[in-house]
Amino acid sequence: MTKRAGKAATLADVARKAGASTAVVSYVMNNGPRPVAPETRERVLAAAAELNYRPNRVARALRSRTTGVVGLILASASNPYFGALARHIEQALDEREKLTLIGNADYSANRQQHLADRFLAAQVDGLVIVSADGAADVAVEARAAGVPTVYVHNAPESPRTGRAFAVTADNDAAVLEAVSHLRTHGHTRIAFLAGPDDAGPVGRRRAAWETALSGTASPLLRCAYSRAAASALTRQLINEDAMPSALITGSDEQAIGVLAAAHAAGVPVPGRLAVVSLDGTPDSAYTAPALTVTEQPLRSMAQQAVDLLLDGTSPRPAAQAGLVLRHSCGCSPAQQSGPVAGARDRR
Amino acid sequence: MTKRAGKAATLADVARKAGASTAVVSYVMNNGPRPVAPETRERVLAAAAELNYRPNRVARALRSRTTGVVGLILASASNPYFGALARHIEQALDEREKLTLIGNADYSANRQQHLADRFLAAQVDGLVIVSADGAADVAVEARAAGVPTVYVHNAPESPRTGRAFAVTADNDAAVLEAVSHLRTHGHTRIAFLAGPDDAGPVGRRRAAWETALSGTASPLLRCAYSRAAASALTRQLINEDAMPSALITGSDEQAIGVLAAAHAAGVPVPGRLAVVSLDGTPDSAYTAPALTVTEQPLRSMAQQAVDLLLDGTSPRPAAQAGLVLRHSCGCSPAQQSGPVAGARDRR
DNA sequence: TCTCCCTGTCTAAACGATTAGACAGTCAGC
DNA sequence: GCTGACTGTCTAATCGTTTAGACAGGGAGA
Repeated sequence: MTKRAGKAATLADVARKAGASTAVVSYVMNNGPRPVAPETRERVLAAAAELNYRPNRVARALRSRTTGVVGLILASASNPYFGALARHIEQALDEREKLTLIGNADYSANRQQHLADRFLAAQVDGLVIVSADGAADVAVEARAAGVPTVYVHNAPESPRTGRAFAVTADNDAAVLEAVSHLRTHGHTRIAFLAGPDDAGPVGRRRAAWETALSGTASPLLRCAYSRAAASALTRQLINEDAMPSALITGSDEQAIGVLAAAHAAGVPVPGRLAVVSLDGTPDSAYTAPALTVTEQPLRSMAQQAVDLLLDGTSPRPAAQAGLVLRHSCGCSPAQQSGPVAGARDRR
Repeated sequence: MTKRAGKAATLADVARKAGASTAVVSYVMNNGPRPVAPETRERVLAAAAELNYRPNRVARALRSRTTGVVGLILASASNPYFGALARHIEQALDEREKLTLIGNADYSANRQQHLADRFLAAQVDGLVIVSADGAADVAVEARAAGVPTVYVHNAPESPRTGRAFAVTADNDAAVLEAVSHLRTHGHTRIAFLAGPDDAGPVGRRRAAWETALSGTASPLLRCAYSRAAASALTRQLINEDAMPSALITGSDEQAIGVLAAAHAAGVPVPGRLAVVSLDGTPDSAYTAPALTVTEQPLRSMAQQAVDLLLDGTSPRPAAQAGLVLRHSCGCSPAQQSGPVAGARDRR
């Protein structure tokens, strides 16, 4: 009855109260690896309940050399695309009874390295890395430490050896779909809004666009992956009267910034400017006008990454990015359903 | 040179190589608590570097009864308001050298309880709980285990005892500001879009609205905290011709849903419908039209929560929610700056 | 009756760090 | 020269689990 406040009950406390050894108590708590007589089991369970016993995962981790914790390093949690990916990864890990240690690298290779170090010191069972650019391969250390590592969204540049995988979407197919759809709307010159450099998946998207549009004098634009940067660029283009008539943005964040600036300047979308974005986050369904996007299969990518991390293999096929037609491309609102077309409540 | 792959170097390995005891190695690694001769320190450091020694935090945690890990339980990571809060909390913890274990309760009291249990088993040094409604007080267990707990955004209903704090924003002031601003635009009947019930901060906001608008026959609307729900409700109101002329939304998510549906139905905002939202997430600056909001001081709330958690007290004053004028309220685009007014790149 | 195997239990050795206690040597003050 | 205070180091206990090894008792099969 009297519960000593400062002290949590331990295995030994339970054993004492149940009149058994710590070994049997452990066998009961873990259902094994040795059998326990039903009557003893009852006594142990009763004692544990009475003492409000909660196994100390730290001690277990030390002994069994596995913590049940996975580290997740995000390029940036501010970007909803990465945020959504993180959510799905956390969920997939939770379903596998893993806890998620999260960290924000803020697009900095240094911070990414720093976080990886701290996570490895914390003895994580695995590392999931969502990086935006081809930063130095963090996984080499993880591999040296025998910690499996999976890259999501962006594969590291260095050749992988040992147990490090990457789950990426098919960027080429997404770009081709976007281009051919804009062509059905009559566009022949289609601009592309890329990131500040060509590292990472957006760089590959840009390359695919370049191939598809070669010889058409379609302009290449660049700005940081933020709404603010895209807005500023758009305002500038409008002022200089250099606005293209069709634009593919490398990320939703940029598309949303473009839309906001166009709206503020009274530039009609899609009338004067048709936009297709390549991420397809939930946000994209609620812009005005609603964005046409190629939706990245974030959930299935997350699922696959976790399978790869924990099993070394994934039973599920890689899902395809799919074109979701809304209004920013020029498709008529009438032929589409409401503003939530293509939006789902996730989780 | 030959690095044994499967095995990480331990304190004992370093001690052996340096010709010292594990105690001195520990003293060197932690700068204390006993002094070490400079020459010995050198030898130890050299050995550690050569073996690529990384202290095992799990072992340290077991012995020193502190893990350096804090658990963060989110009502929903899908909601950008909570997402932003989580980012700031993680950042504040990182600055204090703490790791963040994250979990998503998905608006379920059961899952919240489940996560708290798992985090406590993992021996977290503290718990930060961001819940949306007044669910049962999870902190009682944490307190029993001697783990400090802080609620952010929403205070638990049960009276707090022991070491459990809550950091909340001043909802009344925010609502009053929103109401009086809409009145300057000539509105007298101002609807309020609340959540499905009156639990949590949005419930308090609703109460403040009710007090301020009593006797004006301003309609109370309700829907779930999601864009989809708010969009559906808005479509319905438009179809039934029951749209109010001014609306305060309890959350940005709902406001964005309202805006999307209004845009799709051709209802002009703010012309036919003026909107003010009460969260003020970064998203709100990039809607069309840009949302006028009362901006919650998320960053300072996060900072304060972390101070409270780790120090039991916070030196910083509670920041106030501030009205950010954009266009959805009826303020003219001309008198405001671009679409990014009030938006900052965070972190 | 004598093995052999099973079941159920206990004892004790890990896991890798932290740190109190013991102790040897040095040096200052008397 | 003796005492006491430091300095620098080592030995070993400890944190709370897991689990291999030992062992007792009880059939089953010969």
